[in-house]
Amino acid sequence: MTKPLVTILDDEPAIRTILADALEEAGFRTLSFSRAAAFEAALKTHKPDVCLVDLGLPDTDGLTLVHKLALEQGAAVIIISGRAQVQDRVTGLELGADDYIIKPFDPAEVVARIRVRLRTPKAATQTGQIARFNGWEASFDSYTLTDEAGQETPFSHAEGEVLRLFLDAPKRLISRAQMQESLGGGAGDSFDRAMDVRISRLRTKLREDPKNPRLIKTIYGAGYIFLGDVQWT
Amino acid sequence: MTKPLVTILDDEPAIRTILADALEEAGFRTLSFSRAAAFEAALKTHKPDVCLVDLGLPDTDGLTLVHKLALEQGAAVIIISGRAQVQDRVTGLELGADDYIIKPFDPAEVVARIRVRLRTPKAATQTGQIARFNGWEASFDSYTLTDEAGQETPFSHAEGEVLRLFLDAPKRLISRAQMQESLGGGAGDSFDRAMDVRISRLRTKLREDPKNPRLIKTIYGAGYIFLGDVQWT
DNA sequence: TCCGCTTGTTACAATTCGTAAGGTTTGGGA
DNA sequence: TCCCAAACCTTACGAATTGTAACAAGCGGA
Repeated sequence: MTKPLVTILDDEPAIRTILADALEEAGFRTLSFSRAAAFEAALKTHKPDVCLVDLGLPDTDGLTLVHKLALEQGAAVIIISGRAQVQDRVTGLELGADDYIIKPFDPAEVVARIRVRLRTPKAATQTGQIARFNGWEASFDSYTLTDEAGQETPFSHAEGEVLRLFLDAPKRLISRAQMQESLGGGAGDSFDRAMDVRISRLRTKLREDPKNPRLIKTIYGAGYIFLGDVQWT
Repeated sequence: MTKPLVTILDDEPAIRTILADALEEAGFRTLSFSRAAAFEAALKTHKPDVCLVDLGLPDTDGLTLVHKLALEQGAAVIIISGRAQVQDRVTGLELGADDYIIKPFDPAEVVARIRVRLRTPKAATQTGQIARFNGWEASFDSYTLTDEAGQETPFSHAEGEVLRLFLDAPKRLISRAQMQESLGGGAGDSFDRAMDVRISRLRTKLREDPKNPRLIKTIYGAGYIFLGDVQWT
């Protein structure tokens, strides 16, 4: 279904939580950061559709960051700031921001303004979403996996949901509970089995050795870890 | 390079003056109106780049006007309103406005926000009547598809509706619901089949391999994705 | 009126994906 | 070490979704 990806950059944990909850509720995928350094590192591997940026971060000048983002990324940039002076807003917008929201904000308005940005072609859900990892190439446009030899294997919507979850959080433990939530399945033992099957099918397409999986590793009693070196382009 | 044209629609003369002065100072051409009727009449002869619209006009429902403007797609629409409720803003943005500025406003910010809109021009898709994609050429003048060898295949109105929908949103998921809405079909299981058939016929004309479609891809449970690299001329 | 084209409808084939059932692995305890 | 229960994997099956061929209704032109 290709949900749009929105990044949140703010040093206040409470604000990150509020935004992330509201955005996921509204049907977006989110990635949260408290520091510009971590955010910029993540941009090397992810390609967001919209970036929410707080000015006044401790480890960088927000405006410089905004300017850089606007120039380099295809993403729309929305500033969320406590600085309410008109002059701040004008320079923020001039430096390349697509919108400027003042704290305190209402999450519903943030969602609405993000949707507006996604409507216009600039950030309209980035096409050509391709992730590369360990010789594989996964295209979420054509729903195909391509191996090093160029051989294509289509993957289904359900498999894609799982794959995307992994590709968005490589080398991190993903608990079954998290997975259930992201995949929108009702809780219960029966959906547990359904997830197993999804993962099993995905493993088959990735040609994993059942005895010795290299990419999707099971952590008994805890969840899964995806071990690929992921790069989104 | 001519100056961008901005229209101002507000029933308070003082506001019109302030805005017009600030905008012309900033290098825009402006047209001011106090009534929606006059504004809509002017649209027949002028093609503004940005429209500033006040809600709460005496002779029309502002939101309806905004919606109509947004659909006709030429210009960016910015609402300027005294109604400060979050809900007002959200519905305004949802109905198609590109920005929402609350009175009282600072003219400098209005100018900045207009400039942002001009930076990312809206797609002017409706002018092009010929689309090229992956060796094909689709003409909506003559309702024909032409392949690389120059061989023509006519397509019908119903097929054209589907094709246009795809060509306007390439590489994006189009849900069945969206499609039904755009194609004006009543909901219901029977129309669902009708849509399948339309798409099936279009696929035949595009010589898609049923086992492995390259252009119109089905996402089970979600909708369709058109994978061509589209260029309108 | 007849003919051909378009388009919706019906019926059935094909695909996807959750569910059930049985097998395998894991890790702790005897 | 062996045993066992819980956790996890895989296969097969069936309900839901989607594809397509065949038919019928509607329309316009000769």
